[in-house]
Amino acid sequence: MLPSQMQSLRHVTTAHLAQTMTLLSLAVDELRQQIDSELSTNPALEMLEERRCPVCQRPLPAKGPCPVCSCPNEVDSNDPIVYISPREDFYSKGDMFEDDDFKDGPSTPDNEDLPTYVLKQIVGEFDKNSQKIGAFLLVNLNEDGFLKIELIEAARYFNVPLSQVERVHQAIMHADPPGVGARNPKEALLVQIEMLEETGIVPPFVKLVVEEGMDLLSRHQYSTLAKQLDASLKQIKLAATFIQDNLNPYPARAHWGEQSHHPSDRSNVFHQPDVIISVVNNGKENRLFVEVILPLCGTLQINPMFRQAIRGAEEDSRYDMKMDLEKASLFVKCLQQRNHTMLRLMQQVVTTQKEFILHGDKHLKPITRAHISKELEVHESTISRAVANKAVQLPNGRIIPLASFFDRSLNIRTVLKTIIENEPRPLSDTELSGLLVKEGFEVARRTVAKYRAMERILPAHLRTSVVRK
DNA sequence: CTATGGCACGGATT
DNA sequence: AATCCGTGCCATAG
Repeated sequence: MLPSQMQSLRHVTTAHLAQTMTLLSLAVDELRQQIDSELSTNPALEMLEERRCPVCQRPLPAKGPCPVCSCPNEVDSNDPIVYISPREDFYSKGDMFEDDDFKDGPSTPDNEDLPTYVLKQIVGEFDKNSQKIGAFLLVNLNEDGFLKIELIEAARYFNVPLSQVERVHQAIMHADPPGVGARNPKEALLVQIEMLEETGIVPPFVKLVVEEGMDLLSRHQYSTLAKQLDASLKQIKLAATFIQDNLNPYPARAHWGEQSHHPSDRSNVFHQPDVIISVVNNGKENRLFVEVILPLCGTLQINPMFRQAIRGAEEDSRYDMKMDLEKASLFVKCLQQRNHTMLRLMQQVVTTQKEFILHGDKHLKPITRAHISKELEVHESTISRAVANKAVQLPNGRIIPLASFFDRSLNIRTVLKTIIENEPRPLSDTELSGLLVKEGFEVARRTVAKYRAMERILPAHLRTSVVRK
Protein backbone atom coordinates (compact mmCIF):
# COMPACT_ATOMS: atom_id res chain seq x y z
CA MET A 1 0.00 0.00 0.00
CA LEU A 2 1.26 3.39 -0.89
CA PRO A 3 2.03 5.80 1.93
CA SER A 4 -0.33 8.33 0.48
CA GLN A 5 -3.11 5.81 0.61
CA MET A 6 -2.24 4.90 4.17
CA GLN A 7 -2.43 8.48 5.06
CA SER A 8 -5.77 8.97 3.44
CA LEU A 9 -7.06 5.97 5.28
CA ARG A 10 -5.95 7.26 8.59
CA HIS A 11 -7.36 10.57 7.68
CA VAL A 12 -10.63 8.87 7.03
CA THR A 13 -10.80 7.14 10.36
CA THR A 14 -10.13 10.27 12.33
CA ALA A 15 -12.61 12.04 10.15
CA HIS A 16 -15.03 9.30 11.00
CA LEU A 17 -14.78 10.08 14.66
CA ALA A 18 -15.03 13.77 14.10
CA GLN A 19 -18.01 13.48 11.86
CA THR A 20 -19.85 11.11 14.13
CA MET A 21 -19.46 13.54 16.93
CA THR A 22 -20.67 16.48 14.96
CA LEU A 23 -23.60 14.60 13.55
CA LEU A 24 -24.57 13.49 16.99
CA SER A 25 -24.78 16.97 18.29
CA LEU A 26 -26.93 18.22 15.46
CA ALA A 27 -30.61 18.77 15.86
CA VAL A 28 -33.04 17.59 13.21
CA ASP A 29 -33.19 20.66 11.10
CA GLU A 30 -29.43 21.02 11.10
CA LEU A 31 -29.07 17.37 10.30
CA ARG A 32 -31.44 17.73 7.43
CA GLN A 33 -29.34 20.51 6.01
CA GLN A 34 -26.25 18.45 6.41
CA ILE A 35 -27.73 15.47 4.65
CA ASP A 36 -29.07 17.58 1.85
CA SER A 37 -25.77 19.21 1.17
CA GLU A 38 -23.96 15.90 1.32
CA LEU A 39 -26.44 14.40 -1.03
CA SER A 40 -26.12 17.16 -3.55
CA THR A 41 -22.35 17.41 -3.53
CA ASN A 42 -21.44 13.78 -3.45
CA PRO A 43 -22.38 11.77 -6.51
CA ALA A 44 -21.64 8.51 -4.74
CA LEU A 45 -24.55 8.97 -2.38
CA GLU A 46 -28.07 8.25 -3.31
CA MET A 47 -31.29 8.06 -1.49
CA LEU A 48 -33.56 5.13 -1.76
CA GLU A 49 -37.05 6.49 -1.55
CA GLU A 50 -38.90 4.21 0.69
CA ARG A 51 -40.97 4.44 3.77
CA ARG A 52 -41.48 1.58 6.04
CA CYS A 53 -43.86 1.35 8.86
CA PRO A 54 -41.72 1.59 11.94
CA VAL A 55 -43.65 -1.00 13.82
CA CYS A 56 -44.54 -3.60 11.30
CA GLN A 57 -41.61 -2.88 8.98
CA ARG A 58 -43.77 -3.02 5.91
CA PRO A 59 -43.38 -0.41 3.19
CA LEU A 60 -45.89 2.37 3.42
CA PRO A 61 -47.95 3.86 0.68
CA ALA A 62 -46.26 6.89 -0.80
CA LYS A 63 -48.74 9.16 0.82
CA GLY A 64 -50.93 8.93 3.80
CA PRO A 65 -50.48 8.73 7.50
CA CYS A 66 -49.24 5.86 9.51
CA PRO A 67 -48.33 7.44 12.81
CA VAL A 68 -49.47 4.58 14.95
CA CYS A 69 -49.71 1.93 12.40
CA SER A 70 -53.08 0.63 11.63
CA CYS A 71 -52.03 -2.96 11.47
CA PRO A 72 -52.51 -4.07 15.03
CA ASN A 73 -49.14 -5.40 15.79
CA GLU A 74 -48.98 -6.58 19.32
CA VAL A 75 -45.62 -6.88 20.89
CA ASP A 76 -46.63 -6.85 24.42
CA SER A 77 -44.24 -5.92 27.06
CA ASN A 78 -43.99 -2.87 29.17
CA ASP A 79 -40.92 -1.59 27.48
CA PRO A 80 -41.31 1.58 25.55
CA ILE A 81 -41.14 1.31 21.82
CA VAL A 82 -38.25 3.32 20.56
CA TYR A 83 -37.58 3.69 16.93
CA ILE A 84 -36.12 5.88 14.28
CA SER A 85 -38.87 7.60 12.44
CA PRO A 86 -38.79 8.64 8.87
CA ARG A 87 -39.47 12.33 8.65
CA GLU A 88 -42.15 13.78 10.75
CA ASP A 89 -44.53 15.35 8.33
CA PHE A 90 -47.20 12.78 7.99
CA TYR A 91 -49.15 15.21 6.00
CA SER A 92 -46.62 16.31 3.46
CA LYS A 93 -47.92 19.23 1.57
CA GLY A 94 -45.28 19.67 -1.00
CA ASP A 95 -41.75 20.14 0.13
CA MET A 96 -41.65 22.72 2.83
CA PHE A 97 -37.95 22.34 3.31
CA GLU A 98 -36.81 24.15 0.23
CA ASP A 99 -33.76 26.27 0.03
CA ASP A 100 -35.49 29.08 1.79
CA ASP A 101 -32.66 29.57 4.16
CA PHE A 102 -32.54 31.08 7.56
CA LYS A 103 -31.64 34.37 6.00
CA ASP A 104 -34.98 35.94 6.67
CA GLY A 105 -34.57 35.39 10.37
CA PRO A 106 -35.51 32.44 12.51
CA SER A 107 -38.59 30.62 11.44
CA THR A 108 -41.55 31.57 13.53
CA PRO A 109 -44.95 30.00 13.28
CA ASP A 110 -45.86 33.10 11.33
CA ASN A 111 -44.00 32.22 8.20
CA GLU A 112 -44.70 28.57 8.63
CA ASP A 113 -48.07 27.30 7.76
CA LEU A 114 -49.93 27.42 11.04
CA PRO A 115 -52.50 24.72 10.30
CA THR A 116 -49.85 22.25 9.22
CA TYR A 117 -47.70 23.12 12.14
CA VAL A 118 -50.46 22.39 14.59
CA LEU A 119 -51.71 19.36 12.77
CA LYS A 120 -48.33 17.72 12.98
CA GLN A 121 -48.51 17.90 16.71
CA ILE A 122 -51.79 16.16 17.11
CA VAL A 123 -51.89 13.51 14.41
CA GLY A 124 -50.33 10.99 16.73
CA GLU A 125 -53.21 11.05 19.11
CA PHE A 126 -55.99 10.29 16.69
CA ASP A 127 -57.25 7.87 14.14
CA LYS A 128 -57.64 8.85 10.54
CA ASN A 129 -61.13 10.12 10.88
CA SER A 130 -60.36 12.42 13.75
CA GLN A 131 -57.31 13.64 11.92
CA LYS A 132 -59.52 14.77 9.12
CA ILE A 133 -61.68 16.61 11.58
CA GLY A 134 -58.59 18.27 12.97
CA ALA A 135 -57.50 19.32 9.52
CA PHE A 136 -60.93 20.68 8.84
CA LEU A 137 -60.97 22.75 11.99
CA LEU A 138 -57.49 24.05 11.40
CA VAL A 139 -58.28 25.21 7.93
CA ASN A 140 -61.08 27.28 9.35
CA LEU A 141 -58.96 29.48 11.54
CA ASN A 142 -58.82 33.18 11.04
CA GLU A 143 -55.63 35.17 11.09
CA ASP A 144 -55.74 35.50 14.86
CA GLY A 145 -55.83 31.77 15.30
CA PHE A 146 -59.46 31.66 16.28
CA LEU A 147 -61.93 29.14 15.05
CA LYS A 148 -64.39 30.82 12.77
CA ILE A 149 -66.92 28.03 12.58
CA GLU A 150 -69.02 26.24 15.13
CA LEU A 151 -68.08 22.80 16.34
CA ILE A 152 -71.52 21.58 15.42
CA GLU A 153 -70.93 22.45 11.83
CA ALA A 154 -67.91 20.22 11.79
CA ALA A 155 -69.84 17.46 13.46
CA ARG A 156 -72.58 17.70 10.85
CA TYR A 157 -70.10 17.91 8.04
CA PHE A 158 -68.38 14.70 9.08
CA ASN A 159 -71.49 13.16 10.46
CA VAL A 160 -69.92 12.29 13.78
CA PRO A 161 -70.99 12.95 17.36
CA LEU A 162 -70.17 16.38 18.71
CA SER A 163 -68.12 14.86 21.49
CA GLN A 164 -65.60 13.55 19.01
CA VAL A 165 -65.16 16.95 17.47
CA GLU A 166 -64.78 18.40 20.91
CA ARG A 167 -61.99 16.00 21.73
CA VAL A 168 -60.08 17.03 18.65
CA HIS A 169 -60.77 20.66 19.38
CA GLN A 170 -59.36 20.29 22.87
CA ALA A 171 -56.22 18.67 21.53
CA ILE A 172 -55.71 21.50 19.09
CA MET A 173 -56.05 24.13 21.75
CA HIS A 174 -53.51 22.37 23.90
CA ALA A 175 -50.96 22.19 21.15
CA ASP A 176 -48.44 24.90 20.46
CA PRO A 177 -49.12 27.82 20.22
CA PRO A 178 -51.25 27.31 23.31
CA GLY A 179 -54.87 28.22 22.88
CA VAL A 180 -54.87 28.12 19.11
CA GLY A 181 -58.21 27.20 17.69
CA ALA A 182 -60.17 28.70 20.52
CA ARG A 183 -63.35 30.50 19.62
CA ASN A 184 -62.54 33.73 21.40
CA PRO A 185 -59.80 35.31 23.48
CA LYS A 186 -61.39 34.15 26.66
CA GLU A 187 -61.30 30.51 25.72
CA ALA A 188 -57.72 30.85 24.57
CA LEU A 189 -56.72 32.40 27.87
CA LEU A 190 -58.45 29.72 29.87
CA VAL A 191 -56.63 27.00 28.02
CA GLN A 192 -53.34 28.74 28.56
CA ILE A 193 -54.04 29.10 32.24
CA GLU A 194 -54.86 25.45 32.47
CA MET A 195 -51.60 24.57 30.81
CA LEU A 196 -49.59 26.88 32.97
CA GLU A 197 -51.12 25.43 36.07
CA GLU A 198 -49.47 22.14 35.27
CA THR A 199 -46.04 23.62 35.27
CA GLY A 200 -46.09 26.76 37.29
CA ILE A 201 -47.98 28.68 39.84
CA VAL A 202 -50.79 30.80 38.61
CA PRO A 203 -51.62 33.56 41.04
CA PRO A 204 -55.04 33.48 42.62
CA PHE A 205 -57.85 35.27 40.82
CA VAL A 206 -56.26 34.99 37.43
CA LYS A 207 -58.72 32.38 36.32
CA LEU A 208 -61.62 34.17 37.91
CA VAL A 209 -60.68 37.44 36.29
CA VAL A 210 -60.58 35.85 32.90
CA GLU A 211 -63.81 34.00 33.43
CA GLU A 212 -65.81 36.85 34.80
CA GLY A 213 -64.19 40.09 33.93
CA MET A 214 -62.71 40.06 30.48
CA ASP A 215 -64.26 43.31 29.41
CA LEU A 216 -63.35 45.11 32.61
CA LEU A 217 -59.87 43.71 32.37
CA SER A 218 -59.36 45.01 28.88
CA ARG A 219 -60.51 48.43 30.03
CA HIS A 220 -58.09 48.31 32.96
CA GLN A 221 -60.86 48.98 35.42
CA TYR A 222 -59.13 47.15 38.20
CA SER A 223 -60.94 48.68 41.12
CA THR A 224 -64.35 47.80 39.74
CA LEU A 225 -63.08 44.36 39.02
CA ALA A 226 -61.80 43.99 42.55
CA LYS A 227 -65.16 44.91 44.02
CA GLN A 228 -67.04 42.64 41.72
CA LEU A 229 -64.87 39.65 42.48
CA ASP A 230 -64.52 40.40 46.15
CA ALA A 231 -60.78 40.69 46.03
CA SER A 232 -58.24 43.30 46.99
CA LEU A 233 -56.92 45.72 44.45
CA LYS A 234 -53.45 44.34 44.96
CA GLN A 235 -54.55 40.85 44.06
CA ILE A 236 -56.27 42.00 40.94
CA LYS A 237 -53.28 43.95 39.83
CA LEU A 238 -51.08 40.95 40.42
CA ALA A 239 -53.41 38.85 38.34
CA ALA A 240 -53.51 41.44 35.60
CA THR A 241 -49.76 41.70 35.28
CA PHE A 242 -49.52 37.95 35.26
CA ILE A 243 -51.97 37.80 32.42
CA GLN A 244 -50.13 40.42 30.49
CA ASP A 245 -46.79 38.80 31.00
CA ASN A 246 -47.63 35.20 30.50
CA LEU A 247 -50.76 34.85 28.46
CA ASN A 248 -51.65 35.71 24.94
CA PRO A 249 -55.26 36.27 23.99
CA TYR A 250 -54.41 35.95 20.31
CA PRO A 251 -52.50 32.70 20.02
CA ALA A 252 -51.59 33.10 16.39
CA ARG A 253 -49.97 36.45 16.83
CA ALA A 254 -46.95 34.69 18.02
CA HIS A 255 -45.03 37.56 19.50
CA TRP A 256 -45.00 35.58 22.62
CA GLY A 257 -41.44 35.17 23.71
CA GLU A 258 -38.52 37.47 24.22
CA GLN A 259 -40.23 40.04 26.34
CA SER A 260 -39.42 40.57 29.96
CA HIS A 261 -38.38 37.02 30.38
CA HIS A 262 -35.87 36.50 33.10
CA PRO A 263 -32.65 34.89 31.99
CA SER A 264 -33.27 31.73 33.93
CA ASP A 265 -35.95 29.26 33.03
CA ARG A 266 -38.30 29.24 30.06
CA SER A 267 -36.80 27.06 27.45
CA ASN A 268 -36.55 28.64 24.06
CA VAL A 269 -39.51 27.61 22.08
CA PHE A 270 -38.43 24.77 19.89
CA HIS A 271 -40.50 24.32 16.86
CA GLN A 272 -39.19 21.07 15.68
CA PRO A 273 -38.74 18.30 18.16
CA ASP A 274 -36.00 15.79 17.57
CA VAL A 275 -37.88 13.18 19.48
CA ILE A 276 -41.56 12.69 19.90
CA ILE A 277 -42.96 10.71 22.75
CA SER A 278 -46.55 9.63 22.78
CA VAL A 279 -48.56 7.15 24.72
CA VAL A 280 -50.25 4.23 23.14
CA ASN A 281 -53.13 3.35 25.31
CA ASN A 282 -53.31 -0.18 24.27
CA GLY A 283 -56.24 -1.28 26.33
CA LYS A 284 -54.59 -2.14 29.58
CA GLU A 285 -51.25 -0.51 30.05
CA ASN A 286 -49.90 2.84 28.97
CA ARG A 287 -47.04 2.14 26.70
CA LEU A 288 -44.67 4.81 25.64
CA PHE A 289 -44.06 5.30 22.01
CA VAL A 290 -40.87 7.11 21.23
CA GLU A 291 -39.78 8.22 17.84
CA VAL A 292 -36.45 9.69 17.04
CA ILE A 293 -37.00 11.89 14.09
CA LEU A 294 -34.88 11.35 11.06
CA PRO A 295 -35.24 14.01 8.42
CA LEU A 296 -35.43 11.52 5.60
CA CYS A 297 -38.04 9.41 4.04
CA GLY A 298 -35.93 6.65 2.68
CA THR A 299 -32.62 4.98 3.12
CA LEU A 300 -29.34 6.59 2.37
CA GLN A 301 -27.02 4.31 0.51
CA ILE A 302 -24.08 4.15 -1.82
CA ASN A 303 -25.10 4.43 -5.39
CA PRO A 304 -24.34 1.03 -6.93
CA MET A 305 -24.00 2.61 -10.36
CA PHE A 306 -21.23 4.73 -9.01
CA ARG A 307 -19.30 1.70 -7.88
CA GLN A 308 -19.46 0.27 -11.33
CA ALA A 309 -18.50 3.52 -12.90
CA ILE A 310 -15.30 3.56 -10.91
CA ARG A 311 -14.04 0.40 -12.54
CA GLY A 312 -14.40 1.78 -16.00
CA ALA A 313 -13.12 5.18 -15.12
CA GLU A 314 -9.99 6.82 -16.31
CA GLU A 315 -6.96 6.49 -14.12
CA ASP A 316 -6.75 10.13 -13.14
CA SER A 317 -10.38 10.69 -12.24
CA ARG A 318 -10.40 7.44 -10.36
CA TYR A 319 -8.74 8.78 -7.27
CA ASP A 320 -11.29 11.51 -6.81
CA MET A 321 -14.10 9.12 -7.28
CA LYS A 322 -12.66 6.82 -4.70
CA MET A 323 -12.52 9.66 -2.26
CA ASP A 324 -16.11 10.45 -2.95
CA LEU A 325 -16.99 6.87 -2.33
CA GLU A 326 -15.09 6.86 0.92
CA LYS A 327 -16.77 10.00 2.01
CA ALA A 328 -20.17 8.68 1.13
CA SER A 329 -19.83 5.44 3.01
CA LEU A 330 -18.33 7.31 5.88
CA PHE A 331 -21.30 9.57 6.00
CA VAL A 332 -23.73 6.71 5.95
CA LYS A 333 -21.88 4.97 8.73
CA CYS A 334 -21.81 8.07 10.84
CA LEU A 335 -25.44 8.59 10.35
CA GLN A 336 -26.17 5.07 11.40
CA GLN A 337 -24.03 5.50 14.42
CA ARG A 338 -25.81 8.67 15.33
CA ASN A 339 -29.14 6.96 15.11
CA HIS A 340 -27.89 4.05 17.09
CA THR A 341 -26.67 6.27 19.86
CA MET A 342 -29.79 8.37 19.93
CA LEU A 343 -31.86 5.26 20.06
CA ARG A 344 -30.02 3.77 22.97
CA LEU A 345 -29.94 7.06 24.75
CA MET A 346 -33.67 7.55 24.44
CA GLN A 347 -34.31 3.97 25.42
CA GLN A 348 -32.44 4.56 28.61
CA VAL A 349 -33.81 7.98 29.35
CA VAL A 350 -37.39 7.11 28.66
CA THR A 351 -37.25 4.00 30.75
CA THR A 352 -35.92 5.78 33.79
CA GLN A 353 -38.07 8.85 33.32
CA LYS A 354 -41.30 7.16 32.43
CA GLU A 355 -43.02 8.48 35.50
CA PHE A 356 -41.95 11.98 34.65
CA ILE A 357 -43.20 11.75 31.11
CA LEU A 358 -46.56 10.44 32.16
CA HIS A 359 -47.17 12.24 35.40
CA GLY A 360 -45.33 15.48 35.23
CA ASP A 361 -42.42 17.38 36.63
CA LYS A 362 -42.72 16.12 40.14
CA HIS A 363 -41.57 12.67 39.14
CA LEU A 364 -38.44 13.65 37.35
CA LYS A 365 -35.56 11.62 38.62
CA PRO A 366 -32.43 13.67 38.97
CA ILE A 367 -30.21 11.74 36.65
CA THR A 368 -26.88 12.87 35.31
CA ARG A 369 -25.33 12.43 31.92
CA ALA A 370 -22.40 10.73 33.54
CA HIS A 371 -24.67 8.06 34.91
CA ILE A 372 -26.29 7.35 31.58
CA SER A 373 -22.92 7.19 29.90
CA LYS A 374 -21.86 4.49 32.31
CA GLU A 375 -24.99 2.49 31.63
CA LEU A 376 -24.50 2.75 27.93
CA GLU A 377 -20.77 2.26 28.12
CA VAL A 378 -19.93 5.29 26.09
CA HIS A 379 -17.96 8.37 26.88
CA GLU A 380 -19.66 11.13 28.78
CA SER A 381 -19.03 13.65 26.09
CA THR A 382 -20.97 11.45 23.70
CA ILE A 383 -24.02 11.81 25.86
CA SER A 384 -23.43 15.48 26.26
CA ARG A 385 -23.39 15.94 22.53
CA ALA A 386 -26.41 13.79 22.04
CA VAL A 387 -28.37 15.71 24.59
CA ALA A 388 -27.33 19.16 23.51
CA ASN A 389 -29.55 21.16 21.22
CA LYS A 390 -32.24 18.56 21.04
CA ALA A 391 -35.89 18.96 21.76
CA VAL A 392 -38.44 16.36 22.64
CA GLN A 393 -42.17 16.54 22.47
CA LEU A 394 -44.00 15.01 25.37
CA PRO A 395 -47.31 13.19 25.07
CA ASN A 396 -49.10 16.22 26.44
CA GLY A 397 -47.77 18.34 23.61
CA ARG A 398 -45.15 20.23 25.51
CA ILE A 399 -41.89 20.64 23.72
CA ILE A 400 -38.93 20.75 26.02
CA PRO A 401 -35.21 20.53 25.56
CA LEU A 402 -33.83 17.08 26.01
CA ALA A 403 -31.53 18.52 28.61
CA SER A 404 -34.43 18.98 31.00
CA PHE A 405 -34.48 15.27 31.51
CA PHE A 406 -31.25 15.82 33.35
CA ASP A 407 -32.41 18.68 35.50
CA ARG A 408 -31.14 18.02 38.95
CA SER A 409 -33.63 20.07 40.84
CA LEU A 410 -36.83 20.17 38.85
CA ASN A 411 -38.53 17.61 41.04
CA ILE A 412 -37.72 19.51 44.21
CA ARG A 413 -38.86 22.72 42.63
CA THR A 414 -42.21 21.27 41.75
CA VAL A 415 -42.69 19.88 45.21
CA LEU A 416 -41.84 23.30 46.48
CA LYS A 417 -44.44 24.79 44.20
CA THR A 418 -47.14 22.47 45.40
CA ILE A 419 -46.27 23.22 48.99
CA ILE A 420 -46.57 26.90 48.37
CA GLU A 421 -49.80 26.43 46.52
CA ASN A 422 -51.35 24.53 49.34
CA GLU A 423 -50.20 26.37 52.41
CA PRO A 424 -52.72 28.98 53.39
CA ARG A 425 -50.34 31.60 54.67
CA PRO A 426 -47.14 32.73 53.05
CA LEU A 427 -44.29 30.72 54.46
CA SER A 428 -40.81 32.04 54.87
CA ASP A 429 -37.93 30.38 53.13
CA THR A 430 -36.73 28.86 56.36
CA GLU A 431 -40.09 27.24 57.00
CA LEU A 432 -40.25 25.99 53.44
CA SER A 433 -36.85 24.47 53.82
CA GLY A 434 -38.04 22.63 56.90
CA LEU A 435 -41.08 21.27 55.11
CA LEU A 436 -39.00 20.10 52.19
CA VAL A 437 -36.68 18.23 54.49
CA LYS A 438 -39.72 16.49 55.91
CA GLU A 439 -40.61 15.40 52.40
CA GLY A 440 -37.17 13.96 52.10
CA PHE A 441 -35.40 16.72 50.25
CA GLU A 442 -32.39 18.14 51.97
CA VAL A 443 -32.10 21.72 50.87
CA ALA A 444 -30.64 24.72 52.58
CA ARG A 445 -32.66 27.79 53.19
CA ARG A 446 -30.67 29.75 50.67
CA THR A 447 -31.39 27.19 48.03
CA VAL A 448 -35.10 27.47 48.58
CA ALA A 449 -34.75 31.12 47.73
CA LYS A 450 -32.96 30.26 44.53
CA TYR A 451 -35.62 27.79 43.51
CA ARG A 452 -38.28 30.33 44.20
CA ALA A 453 -36.49 32.76 41.97
CA MET A 454 -36.30 30.17 39.22
CA GLU A 455 -40.00 29.57 39.44
CA ARG A 456 -40.70 33.28 39.68
CA ILE A 457 -42.45 32.86 42.96
CA LEU A 458 -42.57 36.03 44.94
CA PRO A 459 -41.02 36.20 48.40
CA ALA A 460 -43.32 35.46 51.29
CA HIS A 461 -44.18 39.00 52.23
CA LEU A 462 -45.31 39.80 48.71
CA ARG A 463 -47.37 36.70 48.25
CA THR A 464 -51.05 37.22 48.75
CA SER A 465 -52.49 34.64 51.03
CA VAL A 466 -54.43 32.02 49.21
CA VAL A 467 -57.97 32.80 48.34
CA ARG A 468 -60.50 31.95 50.96
CA LYS A 469 -64.14 32.37 50.28
C1' DC B 1 -34.47 41.24 64.56
C1' DT B 2 -36.07 38.47 60.57
C1' DA B 3 -36.41 37.56 55.77
C1' DT B 4 -34.11 38.07 51.32
C1' DG B 5 -31.12 39.02 47.68
C1' DG B 6 -26.06 39.49 46.18
C1' DC B 7 -21.49 37.80 45.82
C1' DA B 8 -18.35 34.39 45.85
C1' DC B 9 -16.32 29.94 46.81
C1' DG B 10 -15.81 24.84 46.27
C1' DG B 11 -17.33 20.76 44.54
C1' DA B 12 -19.82 18.37 41.01
C1' DT B 13 -20.95 18.06 36.15
C1' DT B 14 -20.09 18.44 31.39
C1' DA C 1 -10.65 23.01 31.41
C1' DA C 2 -14.99 25.41 31.60
C1' DT C 3 -19.39 25.71 33.58
C1' DC C 4 -23.13 25.00 36.66
C1' DC C 5 -25.13 24.60 41.19
C1' DG C 6 -25.73 24.59 46.16
C1' DT C 7 -24.44 27.07 50.00
C1' DG C 8 -22.50 30.27 53.42
C1' DC C 9 -21.71 34.93 54.73
C1' DC C 10 -22.99 39.64 54.69
C1' DA C 11 -25.55 43.77 53.59
C1' DT C 12 -29.96 45.68 53.23
C1' DA C 13 -35.00 46.30 53.59
C1' DG C 14 -39.00 45.87 56.26
